[in-house]
Amino acid sequence: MSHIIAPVMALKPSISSDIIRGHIDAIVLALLSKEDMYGYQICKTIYQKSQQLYELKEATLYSSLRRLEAQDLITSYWGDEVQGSRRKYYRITPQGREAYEKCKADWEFAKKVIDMLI
Amino acid sequence: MSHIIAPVMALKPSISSDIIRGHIDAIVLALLSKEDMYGYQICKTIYQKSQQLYELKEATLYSSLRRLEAQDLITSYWGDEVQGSRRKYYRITPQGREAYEKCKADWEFAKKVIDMLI
DNA sequence: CATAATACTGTGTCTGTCAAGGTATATTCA
DNA sequence: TGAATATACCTTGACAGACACAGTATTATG
Repeated sequence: MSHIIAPVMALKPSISSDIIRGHIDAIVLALLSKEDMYGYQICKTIYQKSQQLYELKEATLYSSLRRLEAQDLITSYWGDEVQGSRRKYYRITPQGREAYEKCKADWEFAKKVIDMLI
Repeated sequence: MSHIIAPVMALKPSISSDIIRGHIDAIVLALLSKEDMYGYQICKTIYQKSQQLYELKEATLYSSLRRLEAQDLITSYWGDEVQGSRRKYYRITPQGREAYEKCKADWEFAKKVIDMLI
């Protein structure tokens, strides 16, 4: 993870760990607010929904899920797969929905302020 | 520094360390691209320009300045104050200007992607 | 003359991201 | 058949940025 500002050579914009930081939980809550999902599925869905522009790393997702569950913003349960790998599903809680609304408001706010300054 | 999602009670949006992270250098470069400035002035200017919505902490600013100088994106020189506290001025370099353009592009890119996902 | 504002700096802590590694099952295809 | 790939989960440890806290020195204010 390099925090050094990329050299000018690299013209293609990118999403650094530092820029995405603080948005992972909101992104996960956003998906779970639509339907229950399992971890691997969350990663793949984010990749698709971002039009292949952003790939959430598995380690990052699982640490986010652990954090959200500890805060009671999501709960989890094992799926009943008869074949294939077992799947652990996550469901958003009512508090999770409220936190998600707060995250969205914070994002709109941050966008406004950063746009003022950049 | 709490990374816990704020309780719903706190309705007022806020800019967390994690959301601002990765934008500090860009904000500093933005100011210096207009004119040379000294540290304390940078802090105060950001506070004003953000309409009192964001206050850059001094420790954060100085670590950013050290980082930017180490990357040759800015240079510094002592002002010639005959009275008052000494002031250390910072000036953006040509590489700094290019890096700033990259930062802006990255920000526009990140905004787009996060909006897709949140 | 105490307090606040200006102006700079250093040290140490905290936290989220993620690289790297691991396990196990299912599918593909040469 | 068996090697490779995709699916699906998990852990550990390192790293770097933000910033709380502490400290120094000067000037203005009431």
